[in-house]
Amino acid sequence: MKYWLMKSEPSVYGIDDLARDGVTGWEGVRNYQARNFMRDDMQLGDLALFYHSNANPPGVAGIMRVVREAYPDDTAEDEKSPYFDAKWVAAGKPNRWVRVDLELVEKFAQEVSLQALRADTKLAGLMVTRKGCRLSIQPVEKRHFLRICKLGQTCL
DNA sequence: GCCAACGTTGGC
DNA sequence: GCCAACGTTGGC
Repeated sequence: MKYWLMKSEPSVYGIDDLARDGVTGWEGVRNYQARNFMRDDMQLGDLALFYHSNANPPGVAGIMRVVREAYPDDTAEDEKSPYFDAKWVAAGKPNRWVRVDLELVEKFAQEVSLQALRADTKLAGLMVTRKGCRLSIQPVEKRHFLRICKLGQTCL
């Protein structure tokens, strides 16, 4: 069992959208490193922190679980999608992007802000607290994951 | 809106 | 293969 952090802008898709949907396909990841984590390392049952980026304030809003392992992200081949991989498709190359399906486990009673993550000495070294870190899917150490759950006042 | 970080693209 | 230009991410 592995632990992850996954970013999404709440103005695009936030935790309340996931609460409404129950399960969602994590589409639109267009970065090789993030894709490789999904494709190679993410397994059924893994838990992930739902991180709100570009938010006021940015922070962790809850917990998700992987309910389907990596499969093709067909938004890359959909010209109507904002995630359409136009140049790649025009070149006749096969779809290179994948997504996983996630279900909501719990929305935190209290969102844990980036500021709070940085202020917690037990979270030293957490990737998302590093200045300028743009990776949208990140592995998280178990002890860090559990600590963040505690800060979010969940019973997990 | 600004800007730092950093990934991608394309000329050579 | 180098590297400058450009585009995107994301905090502030």
